[in-house]
Amino acid sequence: MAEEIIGKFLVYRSPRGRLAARIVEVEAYIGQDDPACHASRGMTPRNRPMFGPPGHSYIYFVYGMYHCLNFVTEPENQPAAVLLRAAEPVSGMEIMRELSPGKDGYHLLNGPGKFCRSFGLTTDQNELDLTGNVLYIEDRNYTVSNINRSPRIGIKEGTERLWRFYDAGSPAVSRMPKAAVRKGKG
DNA sequence: TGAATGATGCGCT
DNA sequence: GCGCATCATTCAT
Repeated sequence: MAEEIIGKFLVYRSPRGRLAARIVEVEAYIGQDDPACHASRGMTPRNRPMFGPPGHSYIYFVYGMYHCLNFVTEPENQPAAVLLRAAEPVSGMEIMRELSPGKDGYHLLNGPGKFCRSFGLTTDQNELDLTGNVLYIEDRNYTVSNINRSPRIGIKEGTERLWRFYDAGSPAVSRMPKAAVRKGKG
């Protein structure tokens, strides 16, 4: 599911105007047996959206100043989500620049916290229907030629699972992998 | 080019 | 009271 989201477009009809971006980096989190998943130790008020119906947003607040956007992917009571880590701006860049002063181009959306800041997403947009008409995913038949995978970023446990997926050809990827990629990167 | 660190506030034990 | 699915800055190399 996470891999299929690479290359899709995310549209947000925000109060400020219409925003769109092409998704280039995501991570998968699956509650059962995944120590890195917020839901790994049961349901709490914060992670409750992960236990809800699929196709909805799960947004959480972290590090005292950032928000992160997830897509709930599995049936109810089967907590799992895909974290959106980075995207390339497609439309509404003026609005993104207003929300992230000093940033431009792919620097607006190249990180999970930065993405939410530039899109103006907070917990107010939690549990939205991603097949609706406010915050939704579009398939524009965009072909990604090379999808790479790596360990997930910013976690301590579960790093042995290569559940981070990214468009290897995009400059907006938040962090290029460690040693392996240095070699292949030209 | 990479490692260390401070900012900052909420969720959870 | 501690840790956190981050980021920008600073310092070392």
